[in-house]
Amino acid sequence: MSESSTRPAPRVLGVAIPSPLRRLFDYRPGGETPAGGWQPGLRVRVTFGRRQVVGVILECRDASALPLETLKPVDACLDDAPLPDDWLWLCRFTARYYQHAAGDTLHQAMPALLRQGRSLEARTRERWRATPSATRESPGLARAPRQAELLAMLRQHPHGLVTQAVLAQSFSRDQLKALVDKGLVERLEEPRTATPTGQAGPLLAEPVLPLQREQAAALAVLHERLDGFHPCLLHGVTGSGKTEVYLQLIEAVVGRGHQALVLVPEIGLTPQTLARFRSRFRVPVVALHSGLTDHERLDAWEAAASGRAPIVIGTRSAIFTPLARPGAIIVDEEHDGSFKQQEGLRYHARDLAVARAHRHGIPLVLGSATPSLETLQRALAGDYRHLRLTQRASRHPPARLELVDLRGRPRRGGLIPPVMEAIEATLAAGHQVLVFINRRGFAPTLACHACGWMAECDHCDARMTLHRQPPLLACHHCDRRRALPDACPDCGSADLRPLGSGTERTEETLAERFPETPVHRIDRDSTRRRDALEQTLTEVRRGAPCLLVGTQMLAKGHHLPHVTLVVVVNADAGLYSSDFRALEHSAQLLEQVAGRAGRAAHPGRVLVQTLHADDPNLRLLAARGYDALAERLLEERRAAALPPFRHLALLRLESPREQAASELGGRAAGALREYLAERGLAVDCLGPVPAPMERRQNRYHLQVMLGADKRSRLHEAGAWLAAWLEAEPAARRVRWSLDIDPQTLS
DNA sequence: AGCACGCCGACT
DNA sequence: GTCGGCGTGCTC
Repeated sequence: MSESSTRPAPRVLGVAIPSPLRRLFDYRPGGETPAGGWQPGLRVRVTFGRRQVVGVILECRDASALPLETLKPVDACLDDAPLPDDWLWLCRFTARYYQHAAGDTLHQAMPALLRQGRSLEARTRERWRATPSATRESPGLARAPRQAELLAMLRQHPHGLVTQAVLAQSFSRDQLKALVDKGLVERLEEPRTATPTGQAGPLLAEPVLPLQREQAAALAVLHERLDGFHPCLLHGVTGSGKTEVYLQLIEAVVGRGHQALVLVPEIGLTPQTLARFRSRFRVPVVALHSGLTDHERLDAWEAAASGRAPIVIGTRSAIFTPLARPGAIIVDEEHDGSFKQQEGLRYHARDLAVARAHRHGIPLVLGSATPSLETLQRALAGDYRHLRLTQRASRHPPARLELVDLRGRPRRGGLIPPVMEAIEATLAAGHQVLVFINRRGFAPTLACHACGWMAECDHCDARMTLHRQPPLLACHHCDRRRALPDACPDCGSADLRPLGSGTERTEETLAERFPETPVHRIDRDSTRRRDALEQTLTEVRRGAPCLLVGTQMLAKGHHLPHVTLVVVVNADAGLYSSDFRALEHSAQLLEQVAGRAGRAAHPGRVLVQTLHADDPNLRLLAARGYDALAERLLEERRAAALPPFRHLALLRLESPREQAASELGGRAAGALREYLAERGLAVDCLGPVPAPMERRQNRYHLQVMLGADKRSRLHEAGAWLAAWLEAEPAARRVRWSLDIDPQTLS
């Protein structure tokens, strides 16, 4: 601020505009000069083309490639002070690393209200007050008892209550809105005064849990390394107490007056997880979840940026939360696929966490029972400290996978007789059974027994899934739905039968076979209603014998202490896939599923049905666990020159017209090869080749793969390719994106 | 990406 | 006669 008087006023502002264009746009300073002078990080409202947009100043210069008099002045500066420095750095790093337009990156990383130009300083907060006309017996509330209660509560507070106070009494926003609509309550907006943290006295609200020897050792290592960039892999089997290590690390970080940022997978931010964090600490835990309103999100952002929020926990996008006093970053289940954004700005939150921790010079903890091969390799190479937790709190060794050969055995609902018997015995012993099946719906497809016809989607190269509730054919790759045909469209035969099993069919079979036992199905279809999953799980945790049938949703995180038998209906999906990561992901999933078994008093069994019981990888996983398989896979990756021993980037092209995509792909790849040869740049360029499942939603998908053993070379090639495409007129008629470090090749 | 301009088809 | 389809061009 003191330099503001000495900082010379720039003549040109390089502004990042929310658009896919990978360049800055130059404007002249205009409107009122901000108190601290023009500087990078200030948001400005500018006229861009014919519309008004919110941009961010990234450069202050005295010259432009364009004549100064042709530049438009900015219409207004929207901030008193620049947006947080660490946040700006991260956005610019992200844009550069992922070859994405800076303006779009900044835009996506900003809370919605900041994108819309709302001022950070003049934030308001809502207050709700009963109107004078609202009397005891207000009409229209006779059949709305909760609204009547809410109104009664508000009437006791003549100045009204803030939203948070209302919600804390478990009233809802909808109930407030209903009362406002009836004219019984009014909504007031008042300036927000920062609530001071004012935390004095003990940090902990409850005592820490006693640690096992390995946990204590890991924590001791972390405690010694609170200063400086210290990346480490907390490699702990399911149930070994990683969370308790996180909690005690956070205690140390917050105790020194710093902030901790915790990233969890998409489905990991459950009320249970949050409750565990919130009940431990006396300081606020800010959770960034999808249920927040725009106002709440901005508040959380501001609280983190100002340092008032000591603990921030959130999913992928939470990596873009600014921190005033960063002290540690924790990424739980670091191998989880949801950390990678799969469209638009294709960033990986775990990788950005590494970059960010490095930049801040703070410790980074990547936690997993089944670390990604990328992270594991770095730990084995000594780049990351490798902290292992091998002991489970329950003292039972992790359940081993028992392979069950499917060949030549009759299946009902996907399950063969010996497995059915094991389920029966488990239920008879008063325990619970989890049946894991990787396909939702009734059956993967509908087939004609007379001619072999199968129901296919008109818009995708895929079979349509048969559903029973409601009965229809649905494509899981687009939103196409069709009524069930009465007869085969090819030969007219009426002998149409479901082929294979999905969750609905297995549920039905089990319900028939075990009529006395409740069967809970858990998949995207059954849990569409909010809280449906939590309700079912609460019921299951009561412990009565039951059957759980579900997809991946069930595999991760949830504590199911009464499950002692886990059945995997088919383990073969990832075994012979063209995607080089399929086996890694499959093994992670199997290990996670197995981790659901026998967490309480009883040891568990995991039965894995497979048509490939002799497969060496599957046998290694069953006999010696994920770590052993992961080491073998790493050797294979090294030999095949694949990640993490080589760096990849994927140019994805898609168009309704196949020719447009393949022509552009061919010309882009050709131009790139020429450039690589000219520069003598050691980068491979493969393709264009059709993507797996070339036609999706009636669009053709192609890809060009780049590979390099040095990141800098890959980066140079990618940057050149993006620039070439942006300058290419034909590229405007084809949707394209550059995926750096692609997670899947499909 | 937006958003305009512009040039051809089926409607009141 | 015009409403509207999406090709093409531009954004400091």
